[in-house]
Amino acid sequence: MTPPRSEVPEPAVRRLSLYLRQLEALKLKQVTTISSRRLADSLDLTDAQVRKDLAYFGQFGRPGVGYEVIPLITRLRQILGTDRVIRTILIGAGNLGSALASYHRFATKGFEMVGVFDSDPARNGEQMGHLTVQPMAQLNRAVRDSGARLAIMAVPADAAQSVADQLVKAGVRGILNFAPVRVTTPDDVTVHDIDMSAELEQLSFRVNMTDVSDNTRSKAV
Amino acid sequence: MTPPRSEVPEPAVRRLSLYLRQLEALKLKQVTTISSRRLADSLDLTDAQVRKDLAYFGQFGRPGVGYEVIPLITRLRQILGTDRVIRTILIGAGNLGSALASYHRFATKGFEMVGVFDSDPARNGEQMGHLTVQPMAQLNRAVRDSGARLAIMAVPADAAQSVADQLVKAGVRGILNFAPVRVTTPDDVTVHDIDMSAELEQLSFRVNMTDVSDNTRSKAV
DNA sequence: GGATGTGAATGCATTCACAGCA
DNA sequence: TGCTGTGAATGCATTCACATCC
Repeated sequence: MTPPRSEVPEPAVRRLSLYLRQLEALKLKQVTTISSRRLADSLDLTDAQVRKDLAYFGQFGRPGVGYEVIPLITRLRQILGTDRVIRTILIGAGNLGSALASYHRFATKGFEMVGVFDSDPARNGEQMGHLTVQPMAQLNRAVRDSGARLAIMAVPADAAQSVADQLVKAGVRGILNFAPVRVTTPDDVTVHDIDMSAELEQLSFRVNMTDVSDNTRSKAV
Repeated sequence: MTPPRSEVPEPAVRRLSLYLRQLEALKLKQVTTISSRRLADSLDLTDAQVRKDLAYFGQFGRPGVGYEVIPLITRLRQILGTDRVIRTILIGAGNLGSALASYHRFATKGFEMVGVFDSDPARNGEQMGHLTVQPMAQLNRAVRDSGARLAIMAVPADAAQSVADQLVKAGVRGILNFAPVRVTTPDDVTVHDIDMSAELEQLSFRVNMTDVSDNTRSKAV
């Protein structure tokens, strides 16, 4: 199932998550049906874009009516693969790691945290949510036993590649990487990077831009 | 200064942060000069892309030689606006918020955290790093006094719009939003979203895709 | 010889605009 | 009439390829 008709643009897939988020909000508000126009407006997109994105995956709108909220949610979850529980492990029990371990939203989105690991022996045994921090040596067995397919890496930059290698060896299929380095993996292991500092830099750039075009800022070196 | 010649593609600006990160690593390794080719290879990009991205902002390479690491770092920081300290406040002192408050890398990138705020009175007064959690009522004055131009929002989805409104009123120019909702702001206030669950969903999608094309997975509904 | 900077060509993603259906 | 689904047109970003310079 979930046969993307031809090739799906990557930005379209990214927007699927947005649609799903919005639809879940609509469901809570008891809205049963939504048009591409109104869905688009609420997300600052165009109606054509919404329709095209969804159409990559099939036809689930009704002309003259729109999209039914609940069936569309179901379908989007199927497409994203979150209609089943996705077991996920976390590497790195530092500040960020422990925040992520208790980020409840992951669970509501279909991700179940099944293990936390840290190379620092001082942290082994520590309790994090309902989980106990384990040493890296346990990684292989834990991944196999739990069937975890995704991992979140919240480790220092200089540890990231080595951790990624271990994750690959353990059989993980996707890595959400918070470390500010690119890691190399085989083609069948997907990595997504979240670089929080880089995001702040982008903001800084934009803020400067608007300042400059406003002529608000004098021309310093 | 920093006059982007004509219009700069947004993806190019995003890559600037990557280049800067890589160049800083090269500087530590005492590398003085780098070609677009080698910089590109280390980031999985093409040499032409690196050259074009940089060329949007001027000509700082030397034909036959490449780019000088240190001057290019300086220039990129100017472009991104992080050559000066950027004062930043944090809203939300929950799990994620406190992890961000102690995320040391922000400081090394030029961002100085100058205040932490939370609407929950129970958290006011709590110590977070070198800062004390303040009530939202202090926001206006704190932003004005500190000159903070950026804010990081680590608040629940249902609080996000209201917090954003307060930030705008206080004079913040850019918001890094971790809450899983779109917030509306005036045109001169930039918002960047980080939706961690959405990133996991993307991973999930990709992992399913590779599984499917491998015919590893049977066709369940 | 080795590398940059950049117009021209290509390749994608978005938007348009409309046929067709409820 | 209202709205979807989708080819065709447009608009951007990436890549090519080469003149230019160290």
